Amino acid sequence: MRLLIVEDDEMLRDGLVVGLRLAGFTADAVATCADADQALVIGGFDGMVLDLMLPDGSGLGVLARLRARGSTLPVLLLTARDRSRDRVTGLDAGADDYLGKPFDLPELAARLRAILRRGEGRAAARMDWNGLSLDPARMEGHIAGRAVRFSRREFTILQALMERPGTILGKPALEERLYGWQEDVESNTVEVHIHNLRFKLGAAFIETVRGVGYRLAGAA
Amino acid sequence: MRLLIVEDDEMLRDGLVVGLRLAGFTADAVATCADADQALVIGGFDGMVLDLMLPDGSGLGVLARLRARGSTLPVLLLTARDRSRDRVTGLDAGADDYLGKPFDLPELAARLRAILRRGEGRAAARMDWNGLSLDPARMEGHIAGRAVRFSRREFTILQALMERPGTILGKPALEERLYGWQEDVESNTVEVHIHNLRFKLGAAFIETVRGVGYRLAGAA
DNA sequence: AAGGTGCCTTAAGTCAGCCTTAAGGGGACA
DNA sequence: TGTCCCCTTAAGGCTGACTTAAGGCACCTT
Repeated sequence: MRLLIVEDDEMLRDGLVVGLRLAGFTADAVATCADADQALVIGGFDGMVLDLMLPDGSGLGVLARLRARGSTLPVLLLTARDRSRDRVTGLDAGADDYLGKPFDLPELAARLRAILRRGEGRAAARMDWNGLSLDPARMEGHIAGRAVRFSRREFTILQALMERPGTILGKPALEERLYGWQEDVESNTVEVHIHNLRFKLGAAFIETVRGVGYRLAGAA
Repeated sequence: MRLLIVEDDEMLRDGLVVGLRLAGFTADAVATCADADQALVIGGFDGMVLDLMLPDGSGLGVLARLRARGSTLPVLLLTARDRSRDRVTGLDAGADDYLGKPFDLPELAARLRAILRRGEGRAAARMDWNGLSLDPARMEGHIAGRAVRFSRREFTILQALMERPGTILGKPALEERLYGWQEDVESNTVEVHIHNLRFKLGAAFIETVRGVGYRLAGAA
């Protein structure tokens, strides 16, 4: 699995290269949009990790040009923490996933494996649990033969839960996933979204672990 | 999540304790290197916030001694604003992150969550003893092919016992694990939780050492 | 440009379950 | 046999979660 890493911060770039190699990938790195474009034209990559803030422009440009050439190469965006707008824009521009900085290397590796699998067409991106089939690309799911649509926040929470069925995710962890790292939400947003998810999926689908967090029910 | 805060400035220390508790942590505080060393030997912490400038030496010494004992405890350094040299030294000495003073409390909390999560991934190990398999991520266990679920307090006590099978833990030690030290519980809470644990796991699983404490049975 | 629509957040009231407290009985060690 | 501990049980309190509703904001429509 050969990856192209596009990141201008030298320390972070080197860290990514080393870390992803340890995780079993082959990683090449460039620091600018221009170099990225050139590397992509030459090709041979199975996926790309793309920073948005680059010295000679936005990574979105690189992504747009790539897609304009008809490529379906799996792309994971690295976004600054407060720029949630960028994430939406990025997904619209054809990214397969995004991750806020700073991030956890194991999580990055896991997500990369996920989108790479998708690229291979080996396994659908679909996640299944307890009769719910989730389609990340369309941000919707099917349960009991009926299509269910989710809002962005709802979907983010549900996806986080479905990535590790049965494991407990605390409210802080879910908030971290919803917002970047340090936007403080002095409220019960997560509770409300959980409530709305239950309304759509059935009350028993998500289980509460009092004082700890939430998890998908049905784990033996 | 129980934190040790090492900070000599009283006002800042109290602020940290209160703020971090509001952020959902359990926080205990000391003011000197000597007290920090002692607290760390006793253990039971999930992370540490460590000031570098302390009345009886540098926090780096505390960190060095901690790592010398083989601990991988997540540590976040508080450094004076422009002492970037300290930061590098600190990271070399085995710190997981650093933050310059003055800092933003929400940011501190976010970074703590980050390094703590990293620590969890490291220690996501399942624990096994006498047929009980304990899964921290799910806060549940399996014994005799049957799933057993625990409340938060029950799980905390059981986990403490299973970290050192056969070792005797006194009631004060267990209470310390449940609450920080400083909060006082004038009661037999631990006894009640032990009782409930025995109900779930079988009476013989946890053994009473009269006048001393509890331990997992089956140890030589 | 104005209005509408949907989503997200905030806030307040209600509810449920865990945790604590307390009190009485039973077992171990001297 | 007496005295501590510890066990057991049950009741109340309190934290945390659920529910509902209203306001704000962005985006889309007209």
